[in-house]
Amino acid sequence: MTALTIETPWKPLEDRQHDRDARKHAVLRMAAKLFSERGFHRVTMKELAEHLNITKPALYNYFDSKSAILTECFRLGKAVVEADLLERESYGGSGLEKLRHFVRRYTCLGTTDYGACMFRLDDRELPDAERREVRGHKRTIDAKVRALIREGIADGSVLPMCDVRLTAFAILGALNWIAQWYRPDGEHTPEEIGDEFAARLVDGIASGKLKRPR
Amino acid sequence: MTALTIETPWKPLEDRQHDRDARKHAVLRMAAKLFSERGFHRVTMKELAEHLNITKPALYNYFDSKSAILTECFRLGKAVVEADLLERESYGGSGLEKLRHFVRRYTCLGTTDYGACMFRLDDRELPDAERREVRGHKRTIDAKVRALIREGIADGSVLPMCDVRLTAFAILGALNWIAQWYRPDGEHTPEEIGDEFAARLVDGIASGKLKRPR
Amino acid sequence: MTALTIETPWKPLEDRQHDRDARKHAVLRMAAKLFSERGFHRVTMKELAEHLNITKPALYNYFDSKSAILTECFRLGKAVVEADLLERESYGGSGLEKLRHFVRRYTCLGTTDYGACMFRLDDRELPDAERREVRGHKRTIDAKVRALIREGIADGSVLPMCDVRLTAFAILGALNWIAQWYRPDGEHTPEEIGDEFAARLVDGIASGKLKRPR
Amino acid sequence: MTALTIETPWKPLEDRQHDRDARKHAVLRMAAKLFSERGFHRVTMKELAEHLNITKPALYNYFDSKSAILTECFRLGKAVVEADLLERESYGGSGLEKLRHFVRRYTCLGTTDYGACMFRLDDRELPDAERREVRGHKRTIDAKVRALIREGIADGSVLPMCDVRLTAFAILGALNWIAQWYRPDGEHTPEEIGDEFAARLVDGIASGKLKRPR
DNA sequence: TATGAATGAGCTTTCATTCAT
DNA sequence: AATGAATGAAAGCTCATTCAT
Repeated sequence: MTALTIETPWKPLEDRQHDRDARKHAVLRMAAKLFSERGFHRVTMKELAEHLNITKPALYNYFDSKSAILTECFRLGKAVVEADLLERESYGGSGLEKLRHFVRRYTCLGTTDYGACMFRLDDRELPDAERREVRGHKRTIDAKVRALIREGIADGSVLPMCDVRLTAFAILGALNWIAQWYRPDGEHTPEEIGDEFAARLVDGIASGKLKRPR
Repeated sequence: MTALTIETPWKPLEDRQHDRDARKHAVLRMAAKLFSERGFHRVTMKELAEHLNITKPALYNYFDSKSAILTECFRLGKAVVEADLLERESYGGSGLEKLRHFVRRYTCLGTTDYGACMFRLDDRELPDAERREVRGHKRTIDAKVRALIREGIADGSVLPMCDVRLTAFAILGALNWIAQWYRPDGEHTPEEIGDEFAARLVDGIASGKLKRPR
Repeated sequence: MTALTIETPWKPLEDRQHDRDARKHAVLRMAAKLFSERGFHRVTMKELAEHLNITKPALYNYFDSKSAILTECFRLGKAVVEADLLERESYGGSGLEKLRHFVRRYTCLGTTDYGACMFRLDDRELPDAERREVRGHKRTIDAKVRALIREGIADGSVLPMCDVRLTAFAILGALNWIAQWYRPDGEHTPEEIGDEFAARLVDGIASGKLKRPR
Repeated sequence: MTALTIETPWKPLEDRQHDRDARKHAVLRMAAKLFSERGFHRVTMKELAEHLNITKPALYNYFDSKSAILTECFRLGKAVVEADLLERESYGGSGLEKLRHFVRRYTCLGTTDYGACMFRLDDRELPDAERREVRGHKRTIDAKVRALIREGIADGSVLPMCDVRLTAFAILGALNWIAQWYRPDGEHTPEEIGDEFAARLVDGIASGKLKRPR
């Protein structure tokens, strides 16, 4: 800092972009937390703003509407799921093993803010366009789980007599419910919950023909 | 009904009472349906009234407030659960069998209007007093399921290594989720769903030491 | 009551008229009490009806509207005042003595249900026609008090320098206020209050030229 | 203000605060006027807003509720009374003189918007917490007047035979009534009224042992 | 970019009154 | 004469969103 340097109030463009993104994510993190704790429609924009130490209209610099925030939260959760599914795909393994992996990972997701927000999100809160997006994703997840079960039946790792659709619902119901009761200060870590849920929900449909891990 | 009977314009008192009750229940049935389809806070009193072909304030002849309607719906669902739990208690059987019965019955409940309303009800919608009532009931159900699991472990019908609390959450999550996806015109009857869910959620924790039915 | 007498369900016409009047008065008494205790607009027709062990619409057999009940209460209070004023007129006495009498009697009126209702009545509650009636009466009272003061000044019983209008307001203000604080179980009887008020409000303007009673 | 001064578009912070306060007081002034003219419960938020050329919800930027507005009006009137009482306390003088002063000042208060609003305010309009505050203040005034009378009796300036409680009621009744009849365009100034009321209400209980002013 | 202020649309609830019986 | 039911009109209040600055 010499006499020659003059401080300019305008930061370089990329810095500003970075700041903006950082603030956007701060909003999203807080929103995800509040939405999943108190329910989307019970969280007012004022409340959200106050938790962030800004004012209500400032939020509209970053997002077009309240539901846009929710949709964005949802997209972040969704990205994690998709990355996971994709990653596992490349690993190989039987249908049963993939299913077990899915349950473990999905469980952990339900214990994060974005995950909980996604799981607890009632898509009826959203305007048409955004609702379609969310529904589409939910159907994808559904389809994925069913596909894994079918794969397991096909490769003999899963009991053939179980109803694919209902089994998928049972698994997803148990998983989605996690966000309702999980507390970070509870007696189990997310990983422990994942293991137990994998055991409860997946091992019960194992054919037993393939060796079980652990 | 002969020529001698004279029609009186005054309905007997019990008929009037009956009418009133009938109307009250019509309100409750419609409310349960709408609440579970569209979510409590998105259903306005105007909308509910219009579905019943009456005007908004007419609803207040039968109920004190919107949340009182929700609470009453909840109580009707709750009454069914409690009757069931009580009844089964008297039958005897191993913990596992009782649990299986519970899953089957609870599944059917989730496919009724009142049941769906109860399962999907977010108690944060309710004022304090009513919220306490609802929470109390939910805890009772939780406790009941855990008790059945423990009973099964004690009598040897349930695998001893499963975590009671997490297992109960898995079962209740799958059950509560039913109201989210069940459609009366779907491909399974409530009973079929009940059987499949009992198999998926309960048989997986059977010790195998006791004979399984079916 | 012999075998020959047959009870008819229709009472003689005058009896029915009497019954009707009795019921009307029961309504008025209760209304006056409630209106002055809790304020006209805070008393609902339902509440009034319940205090009388009848139903809301039954009230409309006796009165056209809520404000008609209030107006009628007012008329009953007014009748007492007018009878009093008239009666005293015929007795004679100085202006001061008449004024003293007025204060004593008006005080007692403020401790009755109809009186309190009249004193506390806010004529802005009433529809136009009825409001005019009430205002007219209030102006009459005002005028009467002023006339008595003037009479007293004329006959030398009242100090000549006091402002007629303001003195009348002071007296009526103190009197009307009674209904706000008087409780039947309080430490003074209406008569004691009347005497004290007569002393405080009237004796202060006595010229002293005429003998004071007591 | 020279050629060099450049107008800044940003008002200093204190100006903004000032604006807000000014608007708040505009609301209060208008509310006090309307409330005392037409009665609290007959003035709707819509009406108040329209008189101020804003919309209904805009009022909620400044006040939490309708009753909060009334309470605030009351507090402003109350502040004047308390300042007065305190001030006079320090002047000294006999009980009678203090009482005379109180009557004069309180009379003037009744002729202002806030004062009239305070005097005419029926505390039964208010929710519990606020009602308690208002009642507390009213009791304070009562107690003050009684204390002054007692002081006067003690120092010999007031006739000993007058009933303290009833005398206080008479004085306060006359004073509170002022707001019901006073019109700014009437024939007396507030000061004239104050003098007359002091004469009518206070001089009548003077013992005459101490020299009277005027 | 951020804010104070404002708004439109909508909510639940209340209540005097009417009507069919 | 009396009732249960219904209703129109309006109230207070909330909140996402916009706008001028």
